[in-house]
Amino acid sequence: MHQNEIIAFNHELLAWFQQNGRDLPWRRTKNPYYIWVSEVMLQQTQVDTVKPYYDRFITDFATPEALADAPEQSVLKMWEGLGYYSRARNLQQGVREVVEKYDGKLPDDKKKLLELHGIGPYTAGALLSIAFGQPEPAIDGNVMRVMSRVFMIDADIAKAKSKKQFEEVVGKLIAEANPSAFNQALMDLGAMICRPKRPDCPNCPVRRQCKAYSARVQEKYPVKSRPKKATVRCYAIVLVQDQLGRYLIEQRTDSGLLAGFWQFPMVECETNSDLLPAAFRKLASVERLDFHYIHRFSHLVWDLTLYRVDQAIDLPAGVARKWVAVDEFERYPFPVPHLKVIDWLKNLRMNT
DNA sequence: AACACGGGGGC
DNA sequence: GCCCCAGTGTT
Repeated sequence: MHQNEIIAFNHELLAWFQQNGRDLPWRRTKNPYYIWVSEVMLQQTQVDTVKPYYDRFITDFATPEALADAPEQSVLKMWEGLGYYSRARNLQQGVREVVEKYDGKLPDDKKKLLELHGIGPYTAGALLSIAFGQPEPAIDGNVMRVMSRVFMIDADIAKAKSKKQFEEVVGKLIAEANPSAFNQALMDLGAMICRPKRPDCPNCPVRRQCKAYSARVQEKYPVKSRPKKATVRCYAIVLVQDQLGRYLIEQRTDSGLLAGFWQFPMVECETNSDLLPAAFRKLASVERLDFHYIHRFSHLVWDLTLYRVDQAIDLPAGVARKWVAVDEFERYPFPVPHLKVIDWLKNLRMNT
């Protein structure tokens, strides 16, 4: 792209953004900590999903010190349902580092930002441009899609090494005068116009600079290889009550999938089998309940069936467990599939 | 470089 | 159903 085209691209993009850019809660603040929170929540998560979480989060954890001092469980509870919970743990760890090392003030230095836990190339670029006005690219899937079309870049955006190409082109394009608006304009363009399917090219402010549009091949971009298929795991979810009517729940380990979350005990079953789980076979009373739920993670599928048993079955040792009343579930972070179980239980109670 | 890591929404 | 999404940490 020639210099005059670069200037035109910037001009058209920023003019469009001024007219059509979204009014988002985290665009109404200059507080780098709030912008940081929003950027972490927005990783792999869409704007409309994030909004209510963001509002609650900055209300309850209004300062870096407040988040640093909070129990991890309360942070996970706040993040409950948003997914990718390591983001929440990493954010809190990063914030604790900022409180320790930088007196609670986010550094405006790329190297220092990248040293913080939970801040990678994207978030560092977003913070440097949006919070600190520095001309740094912030390359995400959105920006890669836009640039793959504008420049007809054939690199597979699913591959890590492809990002370098996109950094280079954005680095040449980025508006030195207003990098914050530039990066956010690209994000809005990607979300509103340059969508994955059926991009709205006739309304695109930079269609005249877009190679794919000129060649009418915009739907061929971006090039992205398919991820491998998710594996399926079958579980029995165990409902067991004590004499006070409380339910047994357990805490997942502090690493791996849904680390630190609470759940009803889960026993893995044979896949594609109607056989009762082996752990249940010697019990006097086992009732299969009218609750079956398929939960899809990106890399894994849970096939869940709910059972009520009359006594605690043999469960693995070394796991934290508690008897908890239905009214007290809200104190604990649960993964969504187990929130569905809680909903089911509450409906059951209402109808009986 | 590949993999692990959640959940919701669009069509 | 399948694909998408404002990525980072670990190995």
